Amino acid sequence: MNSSANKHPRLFDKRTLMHDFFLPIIQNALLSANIITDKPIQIEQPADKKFGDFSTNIALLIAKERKKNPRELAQEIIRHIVFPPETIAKIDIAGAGFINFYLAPVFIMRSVGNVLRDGAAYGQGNTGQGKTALVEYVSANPTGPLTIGRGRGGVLGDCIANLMETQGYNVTREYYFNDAGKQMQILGESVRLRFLEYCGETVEFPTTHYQGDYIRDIAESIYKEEGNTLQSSDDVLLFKKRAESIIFASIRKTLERLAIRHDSFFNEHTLYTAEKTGVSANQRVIDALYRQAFIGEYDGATWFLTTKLGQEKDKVLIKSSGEPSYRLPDIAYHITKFERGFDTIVNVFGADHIDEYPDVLEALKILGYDTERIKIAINQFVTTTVDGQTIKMSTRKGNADLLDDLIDDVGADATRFFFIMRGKDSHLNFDVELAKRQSKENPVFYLQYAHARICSLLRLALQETGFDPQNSSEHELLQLLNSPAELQLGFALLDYPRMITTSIRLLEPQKMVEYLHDLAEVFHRFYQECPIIKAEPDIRNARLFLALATRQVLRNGFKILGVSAPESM
RNA sequence: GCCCUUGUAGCUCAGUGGAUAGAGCAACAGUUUCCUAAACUGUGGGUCGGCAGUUCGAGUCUGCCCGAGGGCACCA
Repeated sequence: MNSSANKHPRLFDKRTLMHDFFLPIIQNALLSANIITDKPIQIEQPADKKFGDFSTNIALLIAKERKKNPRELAQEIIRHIVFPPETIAKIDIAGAGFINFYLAPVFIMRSVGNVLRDGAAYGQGNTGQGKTALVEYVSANPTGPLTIGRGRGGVLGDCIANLMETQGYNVTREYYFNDAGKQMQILGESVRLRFLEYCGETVEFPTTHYQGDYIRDIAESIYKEEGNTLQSSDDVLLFKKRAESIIFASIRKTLERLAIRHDSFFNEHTLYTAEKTGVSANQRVIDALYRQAFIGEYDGATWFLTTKLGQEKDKVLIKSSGEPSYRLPDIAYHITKFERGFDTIVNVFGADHIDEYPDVLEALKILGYDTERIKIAINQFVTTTVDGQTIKMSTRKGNADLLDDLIDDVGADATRFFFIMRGKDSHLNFDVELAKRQSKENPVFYLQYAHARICSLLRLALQETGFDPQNSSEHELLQLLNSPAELQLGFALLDYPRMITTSIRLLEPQKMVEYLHDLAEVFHRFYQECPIIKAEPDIRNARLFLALATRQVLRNGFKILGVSAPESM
C-alpha cells in the first residue's frame, strides 16, 4: 500500500463498494460455508429499492450444480456472512433466492464526505493513467458549413474525450480532413461559376455542383476584393483555396461556439506525398498488402482483394485514373495512429460511414496491427422537428440544416445537451421548440435549475446563518442524516464514478445525462421534504454539506457534457 | 438482393440474462403563512413489432418474418 492511500481513506463510491467491499464478503461467506464454484459472483443494484441497495444472485447460479433449493442455499450463505460494524443494516432473501443487502445509513452518509473531500476530482480514476488515446471526430471536409448531423458526432466525440480524460488518459483530439479530392475540385469549380455570375456572365450551373447560398457568399467576397480581374482566369485552384480557407474558418468558429475543440488537424494529403524514405504512406500500404498477397491489378485499377476474406467484391485502392480511392488513405491514416503510439484509438463517425471501417480494420489486421485498440462510435442521423413537423436532413442540395442556425435558435447548452441525451444508436429527433422552452419540459433547464437552486441555497444560508459548508470540514455531521430522501440523495451521489466508467466502456455519454437527470430529481425531492436553513444547526449544516456534495457532482458532470452550470436562473 | 442500426406507454426515450418492464413529457387530481412552484406528490396508461428456439429465468441471446433509418461507386 502506498503512502497516498494512507493519507486518504478509501473512497466508498458504488464501484468500490461492489468490488472491494461486497465481493470479498460474499467470497468469504462461500468459503466458510464450504461452497466451491466457478460461477462468477454477480453483484448488482436492484431496480426496486425494496430489494435492498445491492443484491447477488449467486444462490440461483449454483443451485443447479449443487442440486439444492436456491432459497435454502441463500440461507446457508447468509449464515456465514461476516461484515464490519456500521456498514450493513440488514440482509434478507427474496424472490427465487436473491440475497439482498441494505446499507447502514451511517455508512452511506460517511461516504458522501468523500465526495466533498475530492471535490472537482470526484469521479476521476486511474484506468487510463500513463496511456495515450486518440479520439477522432467531426472530420468534415471543408466543402461547406457544418450541418446538424455533424454536430451530433462532434459533441459525442468531445464528450468521449472529456470522459476519458477523467480516467487519466492523455487524449489527443483529432480532425481528419481532405483538401485535395474530387469534391474539393467541384467546390472550387462551383465558386468560380458563381463568381462569373457576379461578373455579369450567364452560366449554366450543373446540378452536381454545390448549390448552397454560401457558395455565392464566397464568390461575392472574392468579387469585392478582386473585381473582375479573375474573370478571364480559368484557374480553379485559386477559387478552391479561397473557398477552403473561408469554409474552414467558419467550421472552426461553429465548433468553438459549442466548445468542441481539437488538438490536431490531420491533412489527408500528407499521406500522398513522399516521406523521408521517398515513399508515400499510401504507397507503403500498397507494398505491405502486396507482400501479404492481398493486392491485385485488373481493369486498370489496383484492388484490395477482400474476396479472399469472404466478401462479395474486391475494393478499389487505386483508381484507373491513378488516384487513390478514399479507402487507401484511410488505411494509411489509421496506420499513422498506430505509429504515433496511441494505446487507444477512438473513431467517431456518422451512420453514412458505417460500411467504411470493416475494410480498414481488415487491412490493419492483415498488416499485423492490434485492432482491439480501435473503438468505433457510430452515431445515427438527426432529424429536426419544428412546429411538430419533422424535417429530414438533406445532403448536398444546399437546404441542409445548418448547425449554426440551430445554435442561434436554441443556444449552445441546449444544442450540446440534446445531441447526447439520446443513445448514439437511436435516431435522434431534435425538437427545436422544446429545446427553446425555458421550463421543466426542457431537460437541460431542469438540470441547470437544480444547480442554480443549490447555489441560491448556499448564498442564503451564508447570509442567514454565517455557515459556509465550503469552508468547513465537519463532514462527520453528515452521519446525522437518515431520512429516506437524504439517504436516497447520498446514495445517488455514490453512483457517479461508476457512471463515468460505464459511459466510457460503452462510448455513450448519454448514460451521464440520464444519471444527472436522476440526481437532479432526487435532489429536488430532498429539497422539498427537508427544511434546511430553518433546521436546527447540526442538521442544517449536515444538509448544507449534502447539497454542496450534490452541486459538486452536478458540476463535474456538466463539465464532461460541456454544459454550463449557472449560479442563478 | 446483401450489410449495419433500429422497433418498449398517446409522444420522446431508458432498460448491463434476473424479481410485479421504467423515466420524462402529455392527460387527470393535489401541494406554496416555509430556503427559487423553472419544483414536488399521486392516478391512469403496455400483446416490449410478430413467430419459434436456447434455460431455472428472455424486452435483453439465436433464427426466420414484418416495419423504419442508413449504407452497398474506380464519391468521401
